[in-house]
Amino acid sequence: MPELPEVETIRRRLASAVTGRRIVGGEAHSSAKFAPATAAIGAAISTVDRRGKYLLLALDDGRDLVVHLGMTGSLALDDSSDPYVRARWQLDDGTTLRYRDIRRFGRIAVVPRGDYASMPTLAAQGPDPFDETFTPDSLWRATRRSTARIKTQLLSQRPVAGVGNIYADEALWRAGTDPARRSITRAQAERLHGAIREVLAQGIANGGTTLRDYRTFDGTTGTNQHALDCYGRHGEPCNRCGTTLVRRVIDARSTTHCPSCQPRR
DNA sequence: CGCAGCGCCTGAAGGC
DNA sequence: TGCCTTCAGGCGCTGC
Repeated sequence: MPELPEVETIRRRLASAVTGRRIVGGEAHSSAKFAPATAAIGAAISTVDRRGKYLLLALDDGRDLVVHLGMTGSLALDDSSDPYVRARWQLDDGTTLRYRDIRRFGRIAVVPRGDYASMPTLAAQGPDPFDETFTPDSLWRATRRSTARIKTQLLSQRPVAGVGNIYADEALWRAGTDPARRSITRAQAERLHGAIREVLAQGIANGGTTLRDYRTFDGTTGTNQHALDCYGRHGEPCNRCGTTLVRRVIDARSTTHCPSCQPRR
């Protein structure tokens, strides 16, 4: 479940490994989600950027190689093979960049730079959480345009890009906001804005959260799973007030919250 | 246009 | 022991 901190952790190491390299060969799984990977053959990688959970490898011919890791996707320099490798790019220094994805929820595309019509979530997503355009007011205005539950709004990527199920639970817990609310006050938006930045910055500092499949570019695990206050801790005491954390399902997403710190209404 | 529901995927874990 | 069910969940698509 790579979310922004996991993708950013991968991006930093990926950038130092592949920036400036030319893609001289490659192959991909035949499904429409991965087959476009081979369209990048022949181009060189100028930069490795990130927007929300999407990796953007800018190519020197004016296109972007877009990689979304889905639930179980990972990237590594590794030329070995196993049944879950969905794409492979040979680079001009003799190394091989490998995309592995057990459940195939990820996606690879090659598009003209900035043309994300084929990836509607990327095209419509909100500001990066560390961008100056993400402010308490921008968050509050976004939530006022929607009637969906606040957690579902965060998962939509529209108020801010990069938040998934883990960091949504963490941020809402930190802000003291009930995830099932359909609207929030200006004061709550202020707290939630700060909480989102804090939990994501902490996740990056800890190299990401490894619960099941996530691995860094080097194949190691992150350590943020040891720093979680809320996600997956249902049945355990709240780290702030001691109340037992409760699990419930919100719009088909497993959700943990503190009934005392995150009251209804 | 926004929202809600569904399907995609596969391994791990739990029940009987 | 082994089979079956449930769960994890980001995102694209569809229907209202």
